[in-house]
Amino acid sequence: MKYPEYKQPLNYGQVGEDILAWWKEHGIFEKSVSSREGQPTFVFYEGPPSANGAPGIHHVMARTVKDIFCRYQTLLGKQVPRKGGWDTHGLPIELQVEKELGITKEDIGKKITVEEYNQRCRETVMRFKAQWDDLTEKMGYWVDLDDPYVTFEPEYIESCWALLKKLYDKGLLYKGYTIQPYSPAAGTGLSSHELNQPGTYRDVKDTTIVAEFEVKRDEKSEKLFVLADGLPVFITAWTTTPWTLPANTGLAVGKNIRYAVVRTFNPYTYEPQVLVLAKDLVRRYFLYLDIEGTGNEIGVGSGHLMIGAETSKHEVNGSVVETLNQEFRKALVGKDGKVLHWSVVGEFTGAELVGISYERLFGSEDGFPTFEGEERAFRVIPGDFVTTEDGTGIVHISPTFGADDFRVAQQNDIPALMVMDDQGKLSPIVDRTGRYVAQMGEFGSRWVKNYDGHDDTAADYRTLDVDISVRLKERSRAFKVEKYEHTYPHCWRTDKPVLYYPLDSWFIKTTAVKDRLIELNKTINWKPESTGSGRFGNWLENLVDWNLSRSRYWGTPLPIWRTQDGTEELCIGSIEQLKTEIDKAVAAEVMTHNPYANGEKVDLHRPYVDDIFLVSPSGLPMYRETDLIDVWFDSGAMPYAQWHYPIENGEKFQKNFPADFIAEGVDQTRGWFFTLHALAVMLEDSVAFKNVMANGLVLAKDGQKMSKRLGNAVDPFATIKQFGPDATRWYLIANAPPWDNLKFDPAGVTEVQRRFFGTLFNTYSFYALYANLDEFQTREFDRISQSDLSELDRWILSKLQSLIVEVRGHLDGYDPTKAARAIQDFVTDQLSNWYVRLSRRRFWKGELTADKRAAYETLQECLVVVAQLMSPIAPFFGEWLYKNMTAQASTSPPDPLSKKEGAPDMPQNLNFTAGSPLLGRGAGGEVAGTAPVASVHLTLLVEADTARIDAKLEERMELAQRISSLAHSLRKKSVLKVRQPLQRILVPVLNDSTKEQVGFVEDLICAEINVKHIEFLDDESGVLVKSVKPNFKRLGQQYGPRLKAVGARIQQMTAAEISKLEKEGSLAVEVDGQPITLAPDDVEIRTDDLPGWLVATDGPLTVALDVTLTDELRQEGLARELVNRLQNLRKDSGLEVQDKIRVTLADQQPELTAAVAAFGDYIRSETQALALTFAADVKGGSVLEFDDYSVPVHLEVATA
RNA sequence: GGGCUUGUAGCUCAGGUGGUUAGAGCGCUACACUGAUAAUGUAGAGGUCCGUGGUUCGAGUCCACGCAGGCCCA
Repeated sequence: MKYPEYKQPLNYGQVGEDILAWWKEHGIFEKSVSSREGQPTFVFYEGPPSANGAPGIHHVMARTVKDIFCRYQTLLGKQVPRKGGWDTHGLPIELQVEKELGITKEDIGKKITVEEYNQRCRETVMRFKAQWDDLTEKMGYWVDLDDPYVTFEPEYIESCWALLKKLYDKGLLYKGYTIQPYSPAAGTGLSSHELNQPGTYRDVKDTTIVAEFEVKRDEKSEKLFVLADGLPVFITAWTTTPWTLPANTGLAVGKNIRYAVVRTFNPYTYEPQVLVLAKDLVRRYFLYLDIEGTGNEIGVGSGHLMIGAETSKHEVNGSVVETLNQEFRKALVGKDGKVLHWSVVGEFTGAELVGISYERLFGSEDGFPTFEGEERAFRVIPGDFVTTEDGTGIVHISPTFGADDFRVAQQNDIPALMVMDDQGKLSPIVDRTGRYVAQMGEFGSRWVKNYDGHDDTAADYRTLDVDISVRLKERSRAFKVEKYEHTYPHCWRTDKPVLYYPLDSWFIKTTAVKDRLIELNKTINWKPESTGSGRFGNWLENLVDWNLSRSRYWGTPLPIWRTQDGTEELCIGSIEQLKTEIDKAVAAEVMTHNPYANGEKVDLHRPYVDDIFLVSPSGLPMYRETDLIDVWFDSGAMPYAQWHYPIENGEKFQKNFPADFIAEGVDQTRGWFFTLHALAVMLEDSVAFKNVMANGLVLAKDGQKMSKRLGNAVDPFATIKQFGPDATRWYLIANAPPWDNLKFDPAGVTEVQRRFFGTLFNTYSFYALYANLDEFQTREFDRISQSDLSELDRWILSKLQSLIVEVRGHLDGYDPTKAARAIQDFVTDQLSNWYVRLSRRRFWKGELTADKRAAYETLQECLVVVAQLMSPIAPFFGEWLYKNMTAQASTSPPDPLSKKEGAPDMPQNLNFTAGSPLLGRGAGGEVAGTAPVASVHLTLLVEADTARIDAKLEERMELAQRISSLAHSLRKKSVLKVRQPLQRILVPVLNDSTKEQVGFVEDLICAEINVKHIEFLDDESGVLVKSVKPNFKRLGQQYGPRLKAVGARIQQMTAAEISKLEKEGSLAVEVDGQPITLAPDDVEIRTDDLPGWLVATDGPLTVALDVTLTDELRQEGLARELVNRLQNLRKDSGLEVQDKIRVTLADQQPELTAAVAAFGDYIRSETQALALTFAADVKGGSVLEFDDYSVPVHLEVATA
């Protein structure tokens, strides 16, 4: 059987399709898992995609990453089960359905039943499943599509319930509140979706206050008081909702913002005070007056005193200065007749203010209620949302009425101001109708906004905001009160202002395990590392409890039933338990019958679970809490729920937990990565994954985000069809590390295809062509021994072993990009462009000698190993190459030496591990009862045979490559074509080892650049001119600041000095009048000039070319020309490579005749000419064009 | 606004622990080669290494502050 030969160009898309069909036919994916039965498991978790949209090219990226490492671990012999999954719940699906039906959330349960709605969601969510499955196959992503986990299935939901119950039993699931937009007039919370309706944000004029909070004098605040000269110190904060001030429990500053301490007077009471506010905002509240117009500014009065005053503005030194008209000067004079000067007396950063305590604004001594945790309240804390855009650069915090406030308060252990309501339940100071609770002292029962329909244009109408402002002014606690126009959200149904209000929510108490989350995160190998320590680490550091509640319909329902008063509750952990509880409820006549009594299929979705009522221990009915849970819980629960654990399959779960590896987009950091981690830590006190790759985005080639709207989205199907899956995958991986964003340019895929796959294909074709001609058979044993290989063979095999080490290292370290680039460089630069190019003659010359066999075996091994190494990244082409390389071999007679089962003996000189790549007999290829299947994906990856790595050999081959390159360059400069042989090149060498190294590869160099020999020039020759270059690294460490002078001195070294330094090992010189001693290591000696020769240099290497032409050289050049022309003629005439010819030349040119006389044998052997004769007259032939003349020629195929 | 991240040739990217002349591929130009040929070789053009300060004898590399793009969070 022969190696398959192909016409160019290869259709890579077709290769993908053919291999895919072959995989399917032989169940290769299944075998890649089943053949590893009993081996260690490599656990991989598939992050479930949602099939409600078409897959994009970025999915190919993410899945390529996943696939690479799963295939790689399989090659290492591990078993890698890959269960697929689908994420099926969540808001995007609901919104999609609502859009398609033309309804809103409000209509659910009215225009459409919940049952119908959810049915619609169920259908929608799998709409693109077929497309996804198709892409999965075509891109070569191996994942089990037949038995995926689906998050809407009852078993999956049941597992989620069981996990929730575990958390509940640990006390980690609790009911609390979050701050959400709320419409008191409508009595309902509003979603962000509703808030984004047009017209909800309107301009309104509200009373705003800059309030003053009096600082308590203690150790932390002493630094303020030392500046205050006995005056009270206040921190200022601005609010557009003064009604929230009585609920204030904290003040937030920006850590890096600078704050000024200002000595001034209260504008309403004229009491002297010291205020703190952001330095950048001082000018907003204090005027700089230039009374005399001199440009000398003095701070006078507080700004708002001048409201209505007539001032004129002009510029002084680039800043606007307001000048007060004379008659208003009096207004600035206080009661005691003094001018109200102000001045900045100090400055601090926000960080320096954190921890300072202050007095409550409306305290219990004034009739306001005390509250729990009060002793922890009224502190300055850092807030990441604080700016100096408006206000004072300090933000008033009321945890019950702001989402930021709530979060930052929780992080800093600031309590919320909550009071007991009639039923003994804790409640905020505003009730659900929008009015203060009765306990609020003088403001008790007041409406916070006009929710009761008062005529707010009436003269006696006073808002709560105004009354609070008045009270603060009286108490010298208001610095500035003014009407301010701003936009504020309004309820789209009632037109009344929205409040940010605490609404019930269920939480998982992730903060209880915060330290453990952080600790275990440090054991996870993140790629890139910064995502783990930065984005994820910071997120953990600022962790708040996980809000589970969603007021939605299509999702996993919260399995908690409660009595009306909330005093009794039950968390259900299984369908079995639910049935039991229903039976109890039926017995207590809370339900009429058990809907599941007769084994009916259980659907745990709404509305069915909402119709189940349970009975409490005290006999009261219990109703399900209507919330659904966050869909992220669904996906975070997949390590457990995919096996229906903990209901069953405990062993299976244990075996597959935690994951060795997961990979998703970096946008999942706070999504899936977090929920996996959080649940694993809380449930198992373990990480959920040991290695994780967060890949970046795939952008359009101009760096823009891909979007259908812009029309720059890349269609993955078209791409794969056009370029084939391998080039697509290779490009995605090799072009940039997966964690960087990738600019997807189809031209780049073309380049990969041409340069890498094209070169590799050419190399294979070359091999196949000649191996078939020679009927070369791969032999697993009795190969040419290492010592009989040529220098070049041993070199490329050494490089190959180095490549194995390198690729394994990169893949072990989860860096596929470096692996791909290493393979690419090996194939294009080393294998194709050096090994094959220099070995070409060995393949097509003569009989199948030992040397020729060595060349075949070497190239064969390289190609097979490359097929294996590339197969995780380019699974189809790797398979294609492997099959082509081994199909022929697998038909050879059984190897008599390999008698051990499953582990053929390897010849000693090759030292392959079991599952030799040479014959396609991977371990696992032998599935019981079937013939061996030669799939590269079933083999075991070769181990590098480090004994075959020869660093010296690799080094001297690099010398050969560089010397050849320099010689080519010199030929170019001298206009001497390579076909013209030259006598010698000159290479100066400064040490024997270089001389020896180059000597080994002299033949290669001579052949490559067509010279007769290399002449080494050493010191003995006396023609070397040495120059010297300072070794700055060494000198810098030694001489530091004097380096420049020393360097200059070294560059002036004379030949005598250089030689002295070399001979004596040191040289004393003088620099700036000071003696120093130079060592040989302080300088780099090179010979980059040969007087009288044209030289080329590359670093320390220098080459000169002897361009003298003798008659003999000329004749040989002519012979080569002739060979070349004849070869062209052969090719143009359509001759086969092995055809023999007879040649007749016109006897016209004496030079040519002389050349043929001298080199006839050479010409005949090169052109496979049986005869090469001259005739006076040549008819019916072609004409060979030489440089200076034309020669008629007749060529015929020799039949005998 | 905060966190993370990226910024090097026209394009895509390399540039351990600081070392003076910053590289590769593609593309472009010229020449050569012609039994791997839609390949290959040699040479050339092409750089304020995002900016500004700082540390240092020396900064693409370290530090600070910015600018621009991206992601996540607000």
